Amino acid sequence: MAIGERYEGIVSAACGVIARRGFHQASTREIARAAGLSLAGLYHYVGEKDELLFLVLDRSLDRLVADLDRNLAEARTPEDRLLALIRTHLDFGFHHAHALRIINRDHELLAEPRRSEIAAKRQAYLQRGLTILRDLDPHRRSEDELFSATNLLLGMLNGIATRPFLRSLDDARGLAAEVGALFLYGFLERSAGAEREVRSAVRRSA
Amino acid sequence: MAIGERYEGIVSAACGVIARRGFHQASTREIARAAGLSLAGLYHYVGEKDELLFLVLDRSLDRLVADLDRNLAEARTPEDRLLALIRTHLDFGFHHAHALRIINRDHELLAEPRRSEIAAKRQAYLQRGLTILRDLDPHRRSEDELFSATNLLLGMLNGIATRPFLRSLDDARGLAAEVGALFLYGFLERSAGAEREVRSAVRRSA
DNA sequence: TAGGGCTGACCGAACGATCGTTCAGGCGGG
DNA sequence: CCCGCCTGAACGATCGTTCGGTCAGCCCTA
Repeated sequence: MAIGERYEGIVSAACGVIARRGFHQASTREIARAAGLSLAGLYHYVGEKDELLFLVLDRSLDRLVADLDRNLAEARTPEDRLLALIRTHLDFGFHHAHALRIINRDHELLAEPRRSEIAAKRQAYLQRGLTILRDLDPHRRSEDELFSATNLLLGMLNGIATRPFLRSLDDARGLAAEVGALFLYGFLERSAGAEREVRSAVRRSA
Repeated sequence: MAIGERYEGIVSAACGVIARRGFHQASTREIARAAGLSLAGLYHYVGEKDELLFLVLDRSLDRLVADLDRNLAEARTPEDRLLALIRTHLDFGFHHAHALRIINRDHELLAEPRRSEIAAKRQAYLQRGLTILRDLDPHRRSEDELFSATNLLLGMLNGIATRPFLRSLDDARGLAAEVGALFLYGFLERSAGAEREVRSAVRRSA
């Protein structure tokens, strides 16, 4: 067995166990068993339990951002860039469901300074979304509004990507088209008057 | 102290501790301390730790659905009903941030049969959203598409309601207007041709 | 009305299990 | 012989849960 192979096996075993049980419920003994090692053997490669979570998060976020950048490079219009983000996210959710689940559920459980390092990578991903929406925005929205909109978009994506909606890659692509159409139209086509109307309806029903 | 008062104090103490630490990291000792009881005193009122999570989830979901039904009763058009759902969810997120966090993060951690009982209440809430969207839909979407759209909507709402975006009730109302305008327009106004175009763009970039 | 017994509220202390982590040592190839 | 790879066994801490006991208040009867 090659030298790094064990290490990769440990990371992917940790990913599976943590995703299924949650970080604090995933014992180091179970991760070691899943990796085909004894408990002490696992600690030969890893310093502490936190490092396992960090490894999973770090590698997954690197891969997610790399996927996004690769897909963004091919997109020429702002619309295409938004669709590339959506497709990247849902594809990632299909191919790495465990990793995405951990990214969304367990990212706050790290201790410093690893927590900040992961938060920065999450922030970098969100920043790409925010930039895309700013380029796309025909309404001169404020940064706060763009930030909200970015979180709305990512919330939509995580809401469906985390749950077992994606049974096939075609499902992911179909859902990407749905999300793209829905969000794009809502984001682009609403008129200022229409939003005022909705806003007053919200206030009226209070 | 009235008889039920202690019980309410225990439930709200559990809500606070579980929201902040996560269910499995929230020890019964810490919950007892937050409730002003000894550990054994807590177990005088509660059979097991699972029951604490169940109590928080059960009461919170009951309140959320009741809020929704109350606000839906005043809404007359399908649009108003959608806006009522959005406003209810964000208001709940503002007033009961701890509870909403637990609903979204810890709802799978219960053992049977309590898990199924809570799942049914979550399902009832989602079902109301699905019914609203079906009444609103001008495109004769399939049940699967409506189900996806409902989850997209709730994903958006949870994405912003769980995080500390809602600093004031006005924030919640403003965000409700934003979400309402964005989702309503995306859901209503897209044309079938436009979605085909988006779909082919997604496929093209694959 | 005095007093004995019952009940619910609550506590200190401990139970066994499991947790993350460590350590001394065996084993096999250079 | 040495050095990575790996193990069994144990460490102390913390977990959920239980047990025996205290104390105040209420009911019942003499």
